[in-house]
Amino acid sequence: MSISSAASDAEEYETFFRRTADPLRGSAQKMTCYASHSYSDEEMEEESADGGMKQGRTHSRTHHKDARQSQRNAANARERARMRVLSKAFSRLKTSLPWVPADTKLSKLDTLRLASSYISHLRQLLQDDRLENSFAHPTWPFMMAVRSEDQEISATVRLCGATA
DNA sequence: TAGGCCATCTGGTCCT
DNA sequence: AGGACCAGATGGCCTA
Repeated sequence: MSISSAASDAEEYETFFRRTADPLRGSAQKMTCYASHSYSDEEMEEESADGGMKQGRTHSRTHHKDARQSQRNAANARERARMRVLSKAFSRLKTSLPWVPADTKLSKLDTLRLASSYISHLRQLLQDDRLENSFAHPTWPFMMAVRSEDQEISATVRLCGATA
């Protein structure tokens, strides 16, 4: 997971949201009963209690109701998009874990835990490496830029070998 | 069938 | 005011 991939997540979110400007179009397979009653019981009661109200006021009320409903739907669509980005980020994080086969079923919590321990492991490797080489290294994140790709790969291979 | 996980909805809070 | 973020609630799916 890199800065650039994080940026692409944000982009993805932008494009997705533009695509789903129509709040109901974005809803995936999990549309539940919620959408049909987004008003509280009190509001419903209030709505039915004043049946003798003049037509104009009733009309403006229903208009207000519609406005709120569509605002809610839009918010729901944004939330879905946001969570989708989050899920994609999780699966990307999962694929960046070297000892996890692509088809492994891993929960978000597991992914987080494994990533955390992987980071600890890499940190340990870097620390050992620094002890071996007496010359000065710039500190992180600059250190990552100057490390050769070979070194990173060999570290990954060592890690895979150790844990597989 | 219970429990874990996930996607979604929703209302509240914070930020721009 | 509107959007982003968050946490709680809920229902569906899957597996032991």
